[in-house]
Amino acid sequence: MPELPEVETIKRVIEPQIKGLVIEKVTVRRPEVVAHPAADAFCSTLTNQVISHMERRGKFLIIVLESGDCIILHLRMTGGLLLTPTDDPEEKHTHIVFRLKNQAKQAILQKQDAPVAKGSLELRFSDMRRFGRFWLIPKDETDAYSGIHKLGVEPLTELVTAEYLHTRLGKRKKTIKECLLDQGVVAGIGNIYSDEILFTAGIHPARPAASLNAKEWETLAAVIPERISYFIETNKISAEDYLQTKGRDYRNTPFLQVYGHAGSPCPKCSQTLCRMVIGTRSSVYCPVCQKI
DNA sequence: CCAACCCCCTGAACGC
DNA sequence: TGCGTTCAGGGGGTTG
Repeated sequence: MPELPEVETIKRVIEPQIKGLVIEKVTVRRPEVVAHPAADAFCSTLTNQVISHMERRGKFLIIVLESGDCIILHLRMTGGLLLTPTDDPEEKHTHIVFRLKNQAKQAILQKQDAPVAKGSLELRFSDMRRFGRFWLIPKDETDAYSGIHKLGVEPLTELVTAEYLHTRLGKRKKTIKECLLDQGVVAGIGNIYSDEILFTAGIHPARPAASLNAKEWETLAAVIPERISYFIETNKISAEDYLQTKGRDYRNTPFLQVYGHAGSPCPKCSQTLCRMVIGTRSSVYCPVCQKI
């Protein structure tokens, strides 16, 4: 399901709620979801560790522990994270459950003689298609497993420049659309946002990357961060709404201009939007605004 | 290096 | 109604 804007949204919803919490217990129902190390080592190493903060790199999420150990996860197509009260019924296809407790808060409440803190929380990973993966990388150990080390530049940094794009892609015979999906060049762009970016840039998705001119590389370098941050903004959701919709419905598809709109009028020129398959991926574009 | 296939898995939508 | 096919926003691998 998620591309960079969705992963960032999940991070922004979950991170403030789990900071400082203690992992009381980890349950892995589908061992294959833990890519490294073995599931039992994954569980035992994480037990009693304190969550420091979260990070995002491309479409990866990283839960950093106070020990320096890192939980890395990739949601792939249908993975989702939900922070819920332990008593809430579980989502279907829940494969990993982290039971969390707020040690500090409970200690303070006890000192103040306040009512006992309510039941513990769980961070649950559900994934219908089971493509999502977890890695646990101990502090000081090199992560040669998850693939994060192969990622290209982050789209929201000044590293996305016309010069960078031209250097990395200027000689590729592949289509520009396939190049945008290459996580080793710019990290985090998936099928939806590559279509949206190319529409905004006015570049046909099937153009060979090598055919783009200097002005078009400039346009792309500007449009990539602009579109990505725009969609992060439109995906904004409160923690309450996120939980209520089970972490599923936060994506603001109404803001998409071309993806999913083949056959509808182009928002710029009203010409009918076309669909074509590029590198096995469905692609939507405007035949007038995006000339081949 | 590349293209062209294969795999992973479930469920929704569609055609007959 | 049922059954088969195709497709879905993510990756990785092998072969020639």
